[in-house]
Amino acid sequence: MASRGRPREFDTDAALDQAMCAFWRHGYEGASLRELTEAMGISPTSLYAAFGDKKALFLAAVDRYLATHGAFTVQTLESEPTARRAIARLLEEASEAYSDPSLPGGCLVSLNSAQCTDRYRDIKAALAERRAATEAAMRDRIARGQEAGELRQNADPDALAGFYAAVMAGMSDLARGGAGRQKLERIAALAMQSWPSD
Amino acid sequence: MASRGRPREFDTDAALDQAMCAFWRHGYEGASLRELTEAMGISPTSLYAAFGDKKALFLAAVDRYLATHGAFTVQTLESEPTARRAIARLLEEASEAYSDPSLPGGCLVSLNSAQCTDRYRDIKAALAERRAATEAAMRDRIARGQEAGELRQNADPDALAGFYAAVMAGMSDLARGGAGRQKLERIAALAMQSWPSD
DNA sequence: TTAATTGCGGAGCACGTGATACATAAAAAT
DNA sequence: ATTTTTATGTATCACGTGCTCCGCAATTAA
Repeated sequence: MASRGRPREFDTDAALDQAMCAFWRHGYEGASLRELTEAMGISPTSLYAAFGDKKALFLAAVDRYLATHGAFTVQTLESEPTARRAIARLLEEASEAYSDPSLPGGCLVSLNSAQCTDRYRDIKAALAERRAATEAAMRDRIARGQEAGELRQNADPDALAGFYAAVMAGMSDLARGGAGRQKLERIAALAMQSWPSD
Repeated sequence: MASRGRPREFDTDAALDQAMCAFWRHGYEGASLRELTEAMGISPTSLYAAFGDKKALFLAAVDRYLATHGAFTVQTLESEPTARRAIARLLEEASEAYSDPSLPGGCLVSLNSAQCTDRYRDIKAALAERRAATEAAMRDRIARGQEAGELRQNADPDALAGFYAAVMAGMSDLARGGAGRQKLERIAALAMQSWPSD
């Protein structure tokens, strides 16, 4: 490659990670340029040159989140043999991830989806898209299990996916309010009681 | 009474209702003084004279909300004969209230609890308090039902209250994202499948 | 009628926001 | 060596924020 001008003095990915944490902790509007630049260890000029503007930086941070801390959703859905076990482990993984004491609580996407003001509709829309994708993945996994004969025929994969999406959103919300892993795991266990028997 | 000086030219309660709607729609930080004063139809001076500052106005709006749109929680818990029916109707009422098209979606307390930045910890604390009170009311109602022999002895009222609190938070979150009454009712119905049988 | 008290509207304050202009530094290309 | 290209740091910009000062209006008390 050997780009032309003066090379960057900071690691783009590392800076993005720091920005992700700031957005995770304070939300899109709550994370000020000052907080972002201090966390990333660079000046506003460098930030704008490398990432565009605050909005683009946020969207990049969301993608980064989905590829790291938020990747367990898709992974879990694909790595379990039955739909029931997939959803159950999804909730267990969420209990652990959302309550990790070394990280901001809850889910970045879910939180910002609720936090973000109507003033930034494009961001809200982008977040709603990611969230809908997760719910769709859950629905598809459940429908696949139903086709395999795991669920009774009159079960409704769409309704089930909506329910477990709501539970996960609620877990994220409570985690942000300080709920610990044990509390989240109890919620997850109870939610699995709603799984259609037979 | 006949107060001394010049009388108010606006209705305090009506103005508070408008402020409540603005906070409900845009959140504490998202509702600017400009939006508030325009919605209330008064000048900043009148607002500060009548309510103190933005923080006090918000807390008054929250109390107003709990006494009106949010009153169904406590009322429902007390007006049903069994714990199970109380929780079931609580979720049904929430489905209707959270998706009312003529109002901002979701629950004011739950939303602001997630929206509000760490910058305003006192407000977060006040909201967490109200939210904890609702969860405690649910736990007490369930425990009362258990003492009356409605639930089996090894059921855990605390865990159940936490679960249904999470479901309601998730419903509020999804409602804000545009989920309609039907979707919320399906979530509510599925959540009741987790109620301990016998 | 006069004084005292309270509410009102407009102008404006200090401050923090997202974003940028400018001069300089460091690398590759010629 | 010189030019070109890109990155960096400082010092800001215009704007929106929560909030208040001040002069005036409307009411009661004396």
